[in-house]
Amino acid sequence: MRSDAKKNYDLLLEIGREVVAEQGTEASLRDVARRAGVGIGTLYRHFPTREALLEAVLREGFDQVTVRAAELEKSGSADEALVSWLRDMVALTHRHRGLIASMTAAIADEDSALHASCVMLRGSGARLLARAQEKGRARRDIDGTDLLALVSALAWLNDQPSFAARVDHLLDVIANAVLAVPGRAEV
Amino acid sequence: MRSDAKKNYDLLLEIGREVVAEQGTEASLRDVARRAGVGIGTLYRHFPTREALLEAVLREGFDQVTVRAAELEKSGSADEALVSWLRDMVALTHRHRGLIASMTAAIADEDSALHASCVMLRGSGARLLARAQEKGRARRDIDGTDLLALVSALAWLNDQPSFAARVDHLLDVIANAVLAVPGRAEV
DNA sequence: ACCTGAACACCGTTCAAGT
DNA sequence: ACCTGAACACCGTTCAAGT
Repeated sequence: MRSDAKKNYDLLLEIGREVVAEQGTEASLRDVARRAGVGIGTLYRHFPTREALLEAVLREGFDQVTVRAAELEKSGSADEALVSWLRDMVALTHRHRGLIASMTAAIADEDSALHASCVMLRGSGARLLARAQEKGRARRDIDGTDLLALVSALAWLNDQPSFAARVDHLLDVIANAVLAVPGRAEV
Repeated sequence: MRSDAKKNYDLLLEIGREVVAEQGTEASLRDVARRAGVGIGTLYRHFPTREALLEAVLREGFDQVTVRAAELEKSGSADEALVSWLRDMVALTHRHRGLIASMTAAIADEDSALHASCVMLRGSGARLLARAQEKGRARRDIDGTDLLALVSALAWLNDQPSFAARVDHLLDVIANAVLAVPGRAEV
């Protein structure tokens, strides 16, 4: 990459971070280019799709959760680890309005620049769930996709001003549902 | 209302129904006017906001669920009634893509033409929940807003192609969580 | 009283022309 | 190799001018 191009790439990423933080994942791409003082075509050259820009903006956050999840897999308590992952996912998606909708769309679209990251995250959750199930700490009739659906639903609620305040409580309710197995006491 | 105006109103409502069914609640209003063969200003005259059009389109559906809920309040089993209401709400919102997002926004916006309907629906659910709680059939640490949040989350999952197939199952999981009270057997 | 559609201020996306 | 921005095809919304 030519050094002037590299400069534009870095600038667009920085401004992209800013604008997505303000306006969410449906932010105006024109606005990103405008604020970066760059032609709209330059933005499209470096980030051919909205998802490509989002992927670059969210790269670090995805990686952090993935690393955390790998640690959680080795932790002592399989059920606590699972609940921690739920909280991590809700916190991650809460950083940007609309992110959970973008991620949910990306799971169904193999061509999306966000697809691989979302599949990874689903895998992390699935492993934590499987471990909890093996240890008899989680109900066995749900799988990794169900778990992702539940955490996505909570993340979506977190995006809605009328429900955001309830999410902590509802996460407990849902965590209890996932962890409820016959013979286990109510938390 | 003049008879020519009445004609336009009815036509716009009919076409509105059609277009919202096809494109969801974020449908192009221009497209509605175009298909109705009417100036865009005429649409805005009869339906000053998108929500006003949606309210007219959804009026019947809202009323049906409200009537059903009133019947459910008198039914024998408080917990089964509550689960039936959850299913009714998910079915109602599933009829139009984006509807749950519109309704969730309307709950927070007193000026929305959808506000009153959404508050009514929340009230129906809250009464069914309260009854189940009084009979010791539902956990006591959630209220009507929590219940609406949970059913809205399920409705949102139903709007996502990657999760829609799981919603029946996840409704069971969540219903179990709501109905789970100490001393109650797993279903 | 009601209808019309141009006008305004935005989008996303592409691509010919420039450096 | 890269950048630019006009061009195209859309929006939502308002409002002066017409019937």
